[in-house]
Amino acid sequence: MDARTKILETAARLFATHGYENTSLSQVARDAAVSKALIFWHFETKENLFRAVLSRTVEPYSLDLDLDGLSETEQLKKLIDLYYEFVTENLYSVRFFLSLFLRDEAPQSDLFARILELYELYRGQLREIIESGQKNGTIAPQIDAASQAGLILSALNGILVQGFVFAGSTPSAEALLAPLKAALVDTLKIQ
Amino acid sequence: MDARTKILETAARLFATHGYENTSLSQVARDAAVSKALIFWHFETKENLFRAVLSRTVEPYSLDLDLDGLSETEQLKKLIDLYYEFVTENLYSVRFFLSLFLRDEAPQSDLFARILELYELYRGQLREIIESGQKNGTIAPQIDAASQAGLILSALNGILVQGFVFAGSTPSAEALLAPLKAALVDTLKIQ
DNA sequence: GTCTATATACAGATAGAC
DNA sequence: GTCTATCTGTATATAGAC
Repeated sequence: MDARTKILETAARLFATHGYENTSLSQVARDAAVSKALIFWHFETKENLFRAVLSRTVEPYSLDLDLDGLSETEQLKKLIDLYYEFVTENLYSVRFFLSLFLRDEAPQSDLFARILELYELYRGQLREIIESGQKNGTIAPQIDAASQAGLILSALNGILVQGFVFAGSTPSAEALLAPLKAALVDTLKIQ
Repeated sequence: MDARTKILETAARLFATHGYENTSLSQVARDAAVSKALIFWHFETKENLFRAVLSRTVEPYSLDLDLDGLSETEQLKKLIDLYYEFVTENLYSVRFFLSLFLRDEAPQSDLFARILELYELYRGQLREIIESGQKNGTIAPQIDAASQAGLILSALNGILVQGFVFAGSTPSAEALLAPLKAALVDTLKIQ
């Protein structure tokens, strides 16, 4: 692996673990086994390095769906599973981004706009599926699709955050997925 | 106000806004209009100051319930409202504590143990109410009380976190409370 | 209790050899 | 591209006057 990549990977790990301000370039240099000067040669400033790291981190973020042949409630459940998988597969970075948002350290940039956009896209999908089910009579019409989509997503986020914070003590995140589907998806069905 | 208190309040605000590492004692001294040396005279180290700040912050955290004369589902809804009120009233510190947990910056201390304890206490309450309702036949017996309590709490946390991150864009936190109660409490009732 | 002045360490960043 | 040596600022912390 070339030095530039080594720096990026090391910085990604340290930023995600300790945050931006709490990670020194001396530490990145030490862990990556290069000189500090080399970091500046490649990235010019610490902030540029940070942006490069974020860029690489977000790059694989995507949402591609294959919901063919499923009923609306099955589609919703599939989306819930996909979201859960996505977060667990990107645990460190999701956790990191969340902490950036919480501390208002998220720079206003295309990257963060893209993350929010992806999130909105996901919520929009949930909503459309519910509305589609209401049109063809498989989902109760009195439900407010936007609220229900927001609620499902909030519950999912809450489960994941709870997993971040209380690793072990509370019911595990995975164990709450089934009750989530039962309470927030199955109850939508028209019997 | 005496200088010590002034330092504590200033530090509390800065720590909560910028985090521990990102807040310098020079800045605390400047904002509190005292010398840096005075901070050290009162608190000896930066970390001690931090602990003192956390201590003062958590001190008013408590949970006192008055659920007399309410049905089980009404009790659950009341608890949801109380939790929501508690978090919104302590928005900055809750947000701060969450970011500490996310970054593994939470020192293992009585304070953090107390926060987790309070949280467990709340979840235990939800669970007991559900079990009580199952015993007297007002809540469906096939529900797993522990899971349902965890799910309600997760959904609540998710709603609040969503409020932290997306102030404005998504459905407001408050708007999701009613759907939450409808989906996770009212559906428990035996018709 | 509160201050000014200072010690010491380490941060981000640059200069210049190779 | 990569290094060593160094600059400059600022961090935590201390010494000692008042």
